[in-house]
Amino acid sequence: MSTKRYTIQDIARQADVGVGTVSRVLNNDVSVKPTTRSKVQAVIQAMDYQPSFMARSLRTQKSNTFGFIADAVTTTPFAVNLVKGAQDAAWEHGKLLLIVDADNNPEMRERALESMLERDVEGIIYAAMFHQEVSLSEAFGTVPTVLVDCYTADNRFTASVPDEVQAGRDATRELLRRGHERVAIILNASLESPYPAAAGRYQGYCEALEEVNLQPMPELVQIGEGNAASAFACTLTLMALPDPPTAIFCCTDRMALGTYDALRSLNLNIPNDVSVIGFDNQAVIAEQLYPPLSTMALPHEAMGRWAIEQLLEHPSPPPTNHVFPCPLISRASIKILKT
Amino acid sequence: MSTKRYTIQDIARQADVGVGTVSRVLNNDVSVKPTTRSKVQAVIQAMDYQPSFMARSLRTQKSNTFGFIADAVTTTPFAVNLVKGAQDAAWEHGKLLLIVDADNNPEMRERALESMLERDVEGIIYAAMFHQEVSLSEAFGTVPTVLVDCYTADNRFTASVPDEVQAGRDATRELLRRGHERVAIILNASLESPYPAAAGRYQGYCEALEEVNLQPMPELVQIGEGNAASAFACTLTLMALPDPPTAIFCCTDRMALGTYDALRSLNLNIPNDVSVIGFDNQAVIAEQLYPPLSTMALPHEAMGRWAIEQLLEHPSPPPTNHVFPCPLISRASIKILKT
DNA sequence: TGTTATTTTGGAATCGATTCCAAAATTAAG
DNA sequence: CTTAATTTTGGAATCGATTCCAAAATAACA
Repeated sequence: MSTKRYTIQDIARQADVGVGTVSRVLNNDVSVKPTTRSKVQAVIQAMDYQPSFMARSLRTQKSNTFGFIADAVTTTPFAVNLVKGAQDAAWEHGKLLLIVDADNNPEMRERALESMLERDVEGIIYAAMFHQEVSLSEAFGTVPTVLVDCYTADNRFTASVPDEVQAGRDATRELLRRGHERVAIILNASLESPYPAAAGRYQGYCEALEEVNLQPMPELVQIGEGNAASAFACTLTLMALPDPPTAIFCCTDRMALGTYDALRSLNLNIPNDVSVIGFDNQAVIAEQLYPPLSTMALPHEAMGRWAIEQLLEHPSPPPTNHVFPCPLISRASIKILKT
Repeated sequence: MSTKRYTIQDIARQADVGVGTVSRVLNNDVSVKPTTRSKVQAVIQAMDYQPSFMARSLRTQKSNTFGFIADAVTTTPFAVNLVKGAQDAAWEHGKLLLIVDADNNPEMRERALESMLERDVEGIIYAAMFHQEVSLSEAFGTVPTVLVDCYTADNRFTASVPDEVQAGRDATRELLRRGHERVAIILNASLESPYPAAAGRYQGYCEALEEVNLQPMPELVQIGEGNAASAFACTLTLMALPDPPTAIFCCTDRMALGTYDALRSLNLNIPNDVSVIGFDNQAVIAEQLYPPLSTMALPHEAMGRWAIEQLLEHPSPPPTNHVFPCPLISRASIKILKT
């Protein structure tokens, strides 16, 4: 049904001016007389003319498009906010995003980059779906690139990552300032794992304890695997301690789910018998659990936005690592012993 | 650092042939002599030449790009598979996706469409994040459009939606064939709600019961609100019945979470005392709950793929509504009374 | 009013590919 | 060894915008 689209020539002819003038009107060039401007605009309106993006891009060498390469969104749906932040920021500046999920496949990743370069994207965002080190081919150096939720060993790109230490510290502080003294932590991976989350959060945990002159007790730190089942087991052993914790910091919301189950199986009430704090602010869990789970939120949306904004300030600044704070989302899973 | 990109002219000069010949090599035209072909290809290789997508699109009037307009992905993260299906299918055909989430804002939706038309997308996918009726402006008629997980009242587009009735039927059948006879259903909305899911699933439920000569018992059908809290309450009233159900069909996994909580609070074991089946196959819940939740999966990925495939078969066929079956994902929340 | 300075305009050249047509090269036929 | 038929090639025209430059129109000034 689509009636053939008009070109700038059609408009020029109809308005009885030159193509140059139409172009100037389109681009709000000041050097066009008000009367002709409105004449041209009238014609543009009347004919419902829309300039061809392709032609414009070819001539100006600007695609008004960014590439967004993501790895494995699917496995971590709560990270969609990453995409959302980037998309919204881009949209506000009249840019669109070419998005491809490379599914953690290095080859696909390279081909995605190629397709995007072919299309003259003005920049690339490479986003991991959880905080990790990544290694990117040389090809990524040929266009402004910013990393989200990840970094490379050589630090050649500007990157943004969540502040795991601060998050661990704040989560623990929250428990401490509510009057809890025996606070346990269930890590989502071993401290030697290649993922920075576990080690960072643990460090924050220790720092917060030290602030109030407490030592991290070995029996209170458990190593889980990020899933509910592992946390279930960890919680059981924690509560079997001679002097069990009154509060548990679970390093993922999924683990908090397991902890909830374990506590209930022991007929313990949350938060009256044991307080719990999670990590990720994964709506499906944190909001739906009973009682609703207090948790640390990952700054996904903020990092996505920031990445686009970096790209927009084109003249690539020296590669820096930006660290984003994780806010505490307070719900009902923490008992207030003192204020 | 990006060294200037070569043009087809550069290649032609270097290979000592005309631009036409280079173009023919690029497009695998048969009419080029093997010896010149390899000569040209060598130069292309050596200079790492990549044709400009913009120039090519302008000339051929083909953008190799589809638009994907989504509404409110954010609120329903498990629907990302919709995007994933579309993206993968597009990728396999050398196409890329321009994705924008219009956030349920009709104005933004229109502007997104405009931006996409400007860029000469070859088709548009409009995806709702849960099954619903939508209304789209006339502008959508100007380019091949296919709807995913939604439909318009006037049925002017080809659309794909999940088969709610089949899903409701299969979920209930599963419970029945395991030997359960008093099976309750907790709907995710009232039957009069504008969302087809509740009514469809309920109809399937009734059909399955009728197949084995059972009547739907009014006291066994509860109206929830899709969230855990409402299902918690519903479950309590179900179990307080003189003759409580031995199986509960929860129309969302989030509600199943509430049902789990309620049953545990009554010291009832799943699945030994009560069996539960969910809906959505939302990994965070279904896989992490204990015991893992049997549930109906929404065919998100399949619908996304299908949409792209429809678009690829360009000559738009008459608008049809395609209904996608929802598979049963069997886990451990159903007790087998008989086989 | 005649000059000069300034504002506004038209249109050719350009971006980098594809495509078409006529010319050149090659092959086949006589 | 011609001539005709066929294959291969070069390059101009084209897609639809922007941009630059010179020309035309207008304004300013004496």
